[in-house]
Amino acid sequence: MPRKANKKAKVNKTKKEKKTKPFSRLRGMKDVLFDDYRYWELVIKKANDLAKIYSFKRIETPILEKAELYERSSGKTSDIVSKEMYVFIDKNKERVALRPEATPSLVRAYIEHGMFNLPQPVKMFFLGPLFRHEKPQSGRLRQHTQFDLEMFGEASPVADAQLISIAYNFFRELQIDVQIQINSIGCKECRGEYVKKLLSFYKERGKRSKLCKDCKKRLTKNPLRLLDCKEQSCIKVREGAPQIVDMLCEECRQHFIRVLEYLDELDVPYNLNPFLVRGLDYYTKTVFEITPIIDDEKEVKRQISLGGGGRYDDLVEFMGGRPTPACGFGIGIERTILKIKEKNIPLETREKDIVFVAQLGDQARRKAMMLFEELRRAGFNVRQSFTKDSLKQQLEEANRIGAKLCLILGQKELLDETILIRDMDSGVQEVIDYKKISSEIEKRLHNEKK
RNA sequence: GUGGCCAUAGUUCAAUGGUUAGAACAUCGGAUUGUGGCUCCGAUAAUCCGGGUUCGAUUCCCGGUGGCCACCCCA
Repeated sequence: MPRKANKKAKVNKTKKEKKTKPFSRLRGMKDVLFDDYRYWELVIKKANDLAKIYSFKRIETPILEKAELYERSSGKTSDIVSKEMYVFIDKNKERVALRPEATPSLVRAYIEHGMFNLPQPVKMFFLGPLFRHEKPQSGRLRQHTQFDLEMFGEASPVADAQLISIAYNFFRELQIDVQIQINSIGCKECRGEYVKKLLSFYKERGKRSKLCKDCKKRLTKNPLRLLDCKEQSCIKVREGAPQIVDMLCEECRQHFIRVLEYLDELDVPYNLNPFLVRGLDYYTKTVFEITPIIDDEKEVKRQISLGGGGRYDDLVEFMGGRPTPACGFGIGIERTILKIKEKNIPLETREKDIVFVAQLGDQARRKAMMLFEELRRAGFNVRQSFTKDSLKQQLEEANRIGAKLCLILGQKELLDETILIRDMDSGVQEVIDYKKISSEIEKRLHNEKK
């Protein structure tokens, strides 16, 4: 009986308070709000500048592609494709995917637009969102943004080294300390030899039983990935395993050595990591990852990578193009911003020389709106809030945005053909001739700079 | 995908099995109808969702959702 009464009360309550439920974002998706966007501008500017200097041209490709594109290029067994890709059937019953990485689309574009007819190498710059259905945490989103550079039609180790050096400079110039992890996984031929040897190593007595579940699968599906398993028991088994750098064919060995030599000369610090193999099928020869250098030793283990890439000499042909050597890398914008925030690197200070135009009364407002346009065209950094009626609110706004000067136009000034000019720092204001506005502003801004 | 911790105004944080869930910052209004910053006064604004235990749940329990962290993997 009392319970019933309670339920009734509850129903009434919910009826009374029933509001439309506010919508919320999808999990793992982030809005970039005003303050955050200042970091984006900083990072994107750096990306743009570097790309331009090194002659990479921007390209944009659709976010939606055939699912098969990624299955073929990145490999059906790769984690990105098998576990994380957003795949669905569209209205034409086509299997489509939200792009989980940039390279396959860029390879597709290179082939589809016959870019082998352009002067080689073709250097591309990509900046856009990628989608992976991961379990989100900080630095891991379901939609993230990558800055990608890819170079097609260049087999020289100079290309590898240059890309790595660009990536390195990107971070260094944003004042983020990073380290390059680098390895070579050889070409079809020498990797084939190596995998055979690796497998025979793992077939030695009792080793298989010590491996984790995933590694047992890797034995048949993707043996190279045995090398970078983080499972303790697997790491133990791995000791004494043959290393691929020792088994590279002459061409691959020379290539790798030269990449390292160039890096030495460019003063790019790197760390040879024989266990770095990366999770995508298409890599050949050079592979690398960029990780932050962390002061706190306890944290060393959980360093997330800020970027990665490598060479993929067989992919263009494999995807139906002419044989074309290529290499590239991607950098995570959100993770980069996270690092910048961690380091408390100060952002650029407030805008300079803001002139605020304030008005009182409708007549004055009309004239002020015209004045605003004139000043804007004359190149002044003007601001306004013409929707506000009270002068108090307008000055408040001027103060908030850090205006240097405020022009005040009211009925009185309208009749006298004058205007008030107020210095926002000192609070001193003067009546000046309306016709002399420009020169008076100029004078005051100029004085300030001295 | 697996495991751990968590969920209160816009934000950061309080409090409580029982009258009205409290503060700071932010926002809006006023003190000041033609003058911002400082001050004072006031207002708006929250217990994630669903179920259970209970006379009574925001508090305890279960489930969901979301967040953080670790792992897997990656940017």
